Amino acid sequence: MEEKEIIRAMAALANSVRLKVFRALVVAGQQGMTPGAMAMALDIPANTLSFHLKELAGAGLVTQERASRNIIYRAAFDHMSAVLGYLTENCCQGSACVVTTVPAACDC
Amino acid sequence: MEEKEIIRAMAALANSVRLKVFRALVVAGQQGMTPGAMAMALDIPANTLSFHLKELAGAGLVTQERASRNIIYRAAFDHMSAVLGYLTENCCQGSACVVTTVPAACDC
DNA sequence: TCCATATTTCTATGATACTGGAATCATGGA
DNA sequence: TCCATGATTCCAGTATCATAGAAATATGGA
Repeated sequence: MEEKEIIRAMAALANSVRLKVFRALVVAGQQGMTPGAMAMALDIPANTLSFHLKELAGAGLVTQERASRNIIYRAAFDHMSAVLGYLTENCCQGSACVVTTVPAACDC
Repeated sequence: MEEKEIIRAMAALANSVRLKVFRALVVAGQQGMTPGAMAMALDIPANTLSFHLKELAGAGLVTQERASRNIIYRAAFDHMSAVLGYLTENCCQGSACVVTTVPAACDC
């Protein structure tokens, strides 16, 4: 995993709209959500939401799949997990840490 | 943990200099590093580094302690852990996830 | 007290990002 | 084909952030 990728992911989550959207998708899980549903639930203008979804997708934090007239967005748990792992890599000069494992991968 | 705090932490890590600094502090562990050592190791002008350290400290990601003429910076593992946990809270509509635990707290 | 070193603050400039109105594109049904 | 709905792109104004030179502040030793 490269630094640029990590920065992209962090920057993506460093915004109120995107953080809310991402968390909503995390909660939604495998089922995902459409932009329409998100715009409704979070009270965000459609174009603004679209801008942020593009940002999240570019960062690899969400995936999209067309389903007829709708597009379903889902949180990309595996990518998220890889990003978080990067932050504590080689922790404490390689000594055994209390918690060394990487978190939050989800297969639901 | 509030949204503002998370955003602050994410924004702090969404920068090349700060990400490098934070990772260096993660590797350094309990021992920490001084700005001088970081400036040297990462080849960053002292004032620029100071600006970014302030940002990281404001985000709660690093702590500082004066030791004579130097100031020792350390990664704030507990805060980091809390931030990461927020991202996957209430994951997948509360169903049991493959990995539900929160990561990367370190007691070294 | 005076000096050297470590670190931070001040400041200006340039770059990048957020927002939402209007227009556009895509899909499926009548 | 035509229309309605879902979603994205275009655009412009505004705000926020990154960088580094120069100056200022702390600390400890001579």
